[in-house]
Amino acid sequence: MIFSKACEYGIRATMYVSLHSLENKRVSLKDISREIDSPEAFTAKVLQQLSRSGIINSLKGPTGGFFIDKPTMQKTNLSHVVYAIEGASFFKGCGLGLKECSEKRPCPLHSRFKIIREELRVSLENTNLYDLSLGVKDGLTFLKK
Amino acid sequence: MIFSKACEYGIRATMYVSLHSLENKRVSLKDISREIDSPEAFTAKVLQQLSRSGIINSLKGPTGGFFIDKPTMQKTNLSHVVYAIEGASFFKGCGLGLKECSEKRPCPLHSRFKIIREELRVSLENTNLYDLSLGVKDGLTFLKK
DNA sequence: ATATATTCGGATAAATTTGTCCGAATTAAA
DNA sequence: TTTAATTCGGACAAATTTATCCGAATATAT
Repeated sequence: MIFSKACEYGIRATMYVSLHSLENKRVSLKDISREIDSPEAFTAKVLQQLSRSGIINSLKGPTGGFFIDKPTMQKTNLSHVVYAIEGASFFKGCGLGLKECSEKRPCPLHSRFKIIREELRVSLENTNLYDLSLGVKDGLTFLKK
Repeated sequence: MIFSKACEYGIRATMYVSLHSLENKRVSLKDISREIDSPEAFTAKVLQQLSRSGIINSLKGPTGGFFIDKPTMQKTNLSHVVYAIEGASFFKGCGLGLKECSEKRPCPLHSRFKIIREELRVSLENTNLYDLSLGVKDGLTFLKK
């Protein structure tokens, strides 16, 4: 639930790139997809999106690959990654798909979903790539399988 | 986000059926899809699923249609509806799509998502059709557009 | 009995998401 | 300057979800 496959791969890939950028190492598409266990060509598309969005950087040619500088890692939150892949609609819209759902004209689930949605948003907005990748580096969390 | 189209229609349809079952009226597929603004044939499939799952009842023939008895309305929560349409996986699984994500081997988002997931589950489990349909009946909430 | 209004069920089609392939562009190293 | 390793970009293919169509089964009313 929650995320599309593209977004799942995108977050995992971003995490992997971040992790290695901690040590100033670039990683190739091949490395990434092998290490996060994702389809290579499809992951390439997602990485392109992230690159165009300015979330990660890329360099062509031998010794090329993907990377993120530390300042970007620190100021980039998961919300940015999700936004880049899922689009703005992820954070908006009615849980039941109504076009005119609002405070003034709420769907039956509006009040309940509002709370949860908000929490999700806040949670994504308060989680930056740097902190997340430290968790992986320290062996507290995992990216594969 | 969150729900599939099938589930959105399913919940809205169930709400509409409940609403009219409050007054012991059966409603036809045609009425339902018109009033919740959903594609008729597709909604029929979803209603069939709900009917097979025992969440709503159906009767063929003229004056037939869909309905729910009040006891069922009271003891059926949204979680049941979602479960019937999205399946068990909706309440399980890793936010990043990892197969082996667990307390012992958590993905980087595990702890954050666990909380939100749990809240969603609890919220769905504590919301029954009867209470929801009263909200619609009283004009506090809406099902269309 | 017959006609009619309905749900049921299977086949199919359209749209979207997910995934693959391949050649072009770029860059570094030999 | 050639070769090789990489990302980039477009076209395509497969899978899934969403949506439609139509005839069969069923039940009601005339």
